Amino acid sequence: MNIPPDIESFVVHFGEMGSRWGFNRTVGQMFALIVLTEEALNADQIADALGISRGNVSMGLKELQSWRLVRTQPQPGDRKDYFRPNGTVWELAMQVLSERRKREVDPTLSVLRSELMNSQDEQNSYSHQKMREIHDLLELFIGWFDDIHKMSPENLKTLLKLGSGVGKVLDMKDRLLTKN
Amino acid sequence: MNIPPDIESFVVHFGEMGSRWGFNRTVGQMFALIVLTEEALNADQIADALGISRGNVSMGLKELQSWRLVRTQPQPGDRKDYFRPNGTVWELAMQVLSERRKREVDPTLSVLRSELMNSQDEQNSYSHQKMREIHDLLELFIGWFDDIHKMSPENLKTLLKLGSGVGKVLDMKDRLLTKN
DNA sequence: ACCAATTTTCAGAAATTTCTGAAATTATAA
DNA sequence: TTATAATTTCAGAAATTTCTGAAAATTGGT
Repeated sequence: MNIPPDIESFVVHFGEMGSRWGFNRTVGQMFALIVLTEEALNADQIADALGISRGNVSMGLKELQSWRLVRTQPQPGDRKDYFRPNGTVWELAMQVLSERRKREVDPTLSVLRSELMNSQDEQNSYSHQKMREIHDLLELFIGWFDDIHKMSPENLKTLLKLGSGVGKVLDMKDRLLTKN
Repeated sequence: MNIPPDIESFVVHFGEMGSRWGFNRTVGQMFALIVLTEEALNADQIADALGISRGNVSMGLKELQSWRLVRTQPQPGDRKDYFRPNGTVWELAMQVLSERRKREVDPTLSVLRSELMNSQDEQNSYSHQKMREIHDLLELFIGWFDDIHKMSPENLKTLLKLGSGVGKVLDMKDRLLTKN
């Protein structure tokens, strides 16, 4: 490995974290390296920095592109592909969240939907009831997430800072409206 | 495998999903089975239903208990351990989220904190700046999550249904307050 | 069209994770 | 205390995932 020392520990850590975030160790390291490096990097530079094979880098970059987390940036006078993060840290985080939603939640929802369809008989069975509860919870979550996802980073940050304080604002709204 | 046919496809699916949710196939199947079954189940019943070894069930139950997703329920006249979901579907979902936060976010935040501490020199380097951005984003998220987590299911459901509509409510509050 | 540079692919090797089942441990009851 | 029932442990086997590197495919320039 030949990572700049000031980012080494984070790059290594993010690799270890990798599997928990939905990709493998080297993909995690590659992502961290690209995000923390100001200059666009080509595949050979990445392979050298992380001490992994050229083939592995190629596969990893394909993976990161399928997540829309990196993009290529042409460098004048060089025909190699150079890679950059595909957006700000905020945008990357949102991108990870929606990609994970797509991979972790959507398939389950789709199984539940068809399961709840093909079983008119057992409408009232305990298991049917529980599957409906899970289904409704996932739908609620997805609706919320899609909605939230459209907001500007600024508004979203405000909302996050507010947290459960939103409850108080809702109360206040009611009080003000009934007064008028 | 010897799963009741009306839940088989979901149990199998949740097993396949397992790794994406932070546990392995059999742990995922065990969890789905326990949640969808009305009666408390003992380890032998689980092993038989899923067609896996007794030892594997023991390890899986330990894992599910470490996530606080299942608990034992003593059955009168039987000294085996019987297992039930540790709460409602809603509570289980919240539990999964906070456990994943603990495993996926907290370690990264802690690495970032110490990284940002031990480098007064490079305060202005690009990588330092990016690490701070990531750090601040994670802190914001965690603060929000902790806050949200305290809310009652009822209020939280309302909030989720509202989605980005909260923005409008905030605007309305401002307008009402300045009018008065 | 040809050549050289670059990227991708993929079969097999290496590493990691999961699973089994028999032995060890722990708990309960007589 | 002893016998029996139940659970846990863990070494090695099996399954799965990740990685390498050489060959194949693609790209771009002349």
